[in-house]
Amino acid sequence: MASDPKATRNPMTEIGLDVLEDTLSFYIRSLNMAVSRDLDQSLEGLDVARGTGKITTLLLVDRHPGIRPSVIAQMILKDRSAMGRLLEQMEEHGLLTREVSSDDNRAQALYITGKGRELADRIRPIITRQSRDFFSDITDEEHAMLIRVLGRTYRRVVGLEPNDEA
Amino acid sequence: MASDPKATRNPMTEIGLDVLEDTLSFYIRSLNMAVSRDLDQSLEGLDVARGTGKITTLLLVDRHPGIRPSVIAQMILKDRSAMGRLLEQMEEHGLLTREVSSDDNRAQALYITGKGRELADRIRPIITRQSRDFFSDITDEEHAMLIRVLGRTYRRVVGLEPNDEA
DNA sequence: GCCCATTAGTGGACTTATGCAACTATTATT
DNA sequence: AATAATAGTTGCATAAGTCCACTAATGGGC
Repeated sequence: MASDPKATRNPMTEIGLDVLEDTLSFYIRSLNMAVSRDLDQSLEGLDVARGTGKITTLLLVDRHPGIRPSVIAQMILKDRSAMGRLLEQMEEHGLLTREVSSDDNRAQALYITGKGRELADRIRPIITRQSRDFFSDITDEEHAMLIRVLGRTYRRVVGLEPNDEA
Repeated sequence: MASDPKATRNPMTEIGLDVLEDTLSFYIRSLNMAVSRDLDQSLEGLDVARGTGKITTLLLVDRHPGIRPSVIAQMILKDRSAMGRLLEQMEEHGLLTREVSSDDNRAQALYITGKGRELADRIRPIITRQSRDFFSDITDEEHAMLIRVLGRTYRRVVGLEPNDEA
């Protein structure tokens, strides 16, 4: 490494990250920025770009007609006010409608529109493709492992405990 | 699962995530929000909390005296303007100083202050601890694997190619 | 039926982050 | 000497996230 001429080319090659080098949160946070930017580019102009939550919301509403905002909010880790603003925006774009839930007059029931469904169908392949491309240096085995482990953590964090809990 | 009484308790238990369930970027983005919030709490009041980059910057400057802003910017995935604002903030807080580089009068050389070093020493254990606690349901083997795979991707993204590249 | 705690959603204000583009100063190229 | 490239700064516009208070509706206990 010391004899590699390329090592002196990029100053970063030699730069240690201190304790961050072994800190998972660091990589999650850093890769988040990178992957989110890349995703925004892949979705450019599709009024589901920018920010977190629109994609998940669209797909959840498509797949679960009548789903309630608070349920989505929990899954995308937003508070109710942020969720409300998101829905307001998406409703303005004509992607979904908000009706009063028949079960509970406080709650809303969300339904996708034709335009929303079209968009959902359109972005599904883009999303999966983008993730695979971005993490292209990861093998299939590693990928499966990451999904399994991170998915487990996600479910725990979001309150969908796979383990014991009252 | 269908017979589990708990399944009906939390409405989310039954909710599928569509294609996101197998999409790595989704988990990275979601966990980022969760782990960042948790980290902010762990660092509350330590004027290195909130936002990305301050921690990395502090540790890099501590470990690499005279390092240049543009190098850090590349590693924390910020553009120069964002980096400048970050440094301005940290300088105001008395964590580091900015001097003109002796090599290149355009560039700056960053040095940590006594206060900065104290803070660095103080947060190092907090950061590693927080990450481990947050991902407490991950085994040591899984953790090593994640660090290895995500670290590789991080290095590629950041321009520190571990593979062939001109 | 009546109180009280809880939950769902809304709205406002505040702080931050992000992105882009223009600008100066310095260095490298040729 | 002229031109291009790089380092950093500044301003601005857009958007996100955070907090807190507020209304409306539900549910439980009495």
